[in-house]
Amino acid sequence: MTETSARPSGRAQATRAALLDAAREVFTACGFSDANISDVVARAGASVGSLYHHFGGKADLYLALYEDYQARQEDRASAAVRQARVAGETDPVRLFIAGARAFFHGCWEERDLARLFLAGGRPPGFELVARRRYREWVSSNAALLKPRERPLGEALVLVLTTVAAQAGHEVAMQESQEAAYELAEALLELIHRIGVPD
Amino acid sequence: MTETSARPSGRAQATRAALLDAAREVFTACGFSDANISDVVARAGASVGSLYHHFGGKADLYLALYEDYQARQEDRASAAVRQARVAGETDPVRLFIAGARAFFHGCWEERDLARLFLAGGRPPGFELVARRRYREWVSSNAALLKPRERPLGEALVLVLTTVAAQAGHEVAMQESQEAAYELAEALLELIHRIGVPD
DNA sequence: GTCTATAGTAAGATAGAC
DNA sequence: GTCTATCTTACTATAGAC
Repeated sequence: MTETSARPSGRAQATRAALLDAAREVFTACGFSDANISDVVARAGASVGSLYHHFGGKADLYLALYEDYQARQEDRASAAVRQARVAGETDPVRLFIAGARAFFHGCWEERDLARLFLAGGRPPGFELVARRRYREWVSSNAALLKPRERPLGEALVLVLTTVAAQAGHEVAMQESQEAAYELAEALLELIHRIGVPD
Repeated sequence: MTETSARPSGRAQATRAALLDAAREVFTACGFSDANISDVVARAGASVGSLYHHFGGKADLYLALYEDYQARQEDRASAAVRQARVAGETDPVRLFIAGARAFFHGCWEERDLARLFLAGGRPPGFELVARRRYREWVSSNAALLKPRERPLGEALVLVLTTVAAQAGHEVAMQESQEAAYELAEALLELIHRIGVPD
């Protein structure tokens, strides 16, 4: 079977992956604006032209890292929610908490990236992408929490999403795993209290 | 009385103020990175050299706007808390809510600036300053809310501060005053629920 | 304190051979 | 798909007269 443009060769895929890996190392070490493309291609064992073949440029590379990270986080969360459902959980807030716990776990595991996206010196247009992602997250939480069925439901969804997001930031910034998990559990308990109706 | 370097002349102060006003207009219109210094000095009726005499540069001008805005917000909030105390309020959470309401009011009144600081293309080093400011806010809320006196108090302070901050962002992004105030009041009610012990 | 004119800066992006 | 070599672009920031 000959290679087609729709199915990139193994070599091309390897180059692309090497560039992403190198970008992760360089960006998480220096941040976006202080990093330069030559370091990335050097570490990837590739060339500038190759980078521009696979990606739109420096900013696009950064956004690719962001999208991949978000996809992994969403996978973790939705898998945890599914698992909780299988285990018989039906309370929306407890399902939300199961997802949030998995999300926190990912924040700590991939804290290099989480910290990168929190740090300054982001590419132009990043805030827009991040804001869109946040809105999507609010929407999917609204689907889970069914705010119509209780007063202040919309505001509650906003608050729970915000608290979870900020809690993720805090977890990623902790210095030890113990501190991170302790904080995470305290915040999850508060989320539970907030979510439980009077 | 002759002018001294410690007491800048009226002219100098006027130049400085004109530069700040012009910076506010230009930055809120284009954002930090898309704005250029020549537009600022042109609108201020000043010169590049004058700008560099009064400020360290483009980023410093932006940070000056940020500090002034934060100072006004803090003034609004602490004045509201003081007023509530004078009116006989002693419950920490209700005092916090009084401050938060004044803060939301400022977010809407000065939404041009609030949106600027939320938008992308910020100067290098801004995230650090913003993060420090946020920590200070958490601290002062901790002093107000006395978390030692209840379980999960530290996490509660974190959550209330986060919710208030994010709520401020949401308020600033609303399109109408009615929508902004409606949202603000809903979030304040939730803050009250969160803060009230079981 | 204010201004004009100058220049330094590098790093991201591109063209085109292989 | 991959690479090398070149470029160019607009600003910011500075120097120095008034």
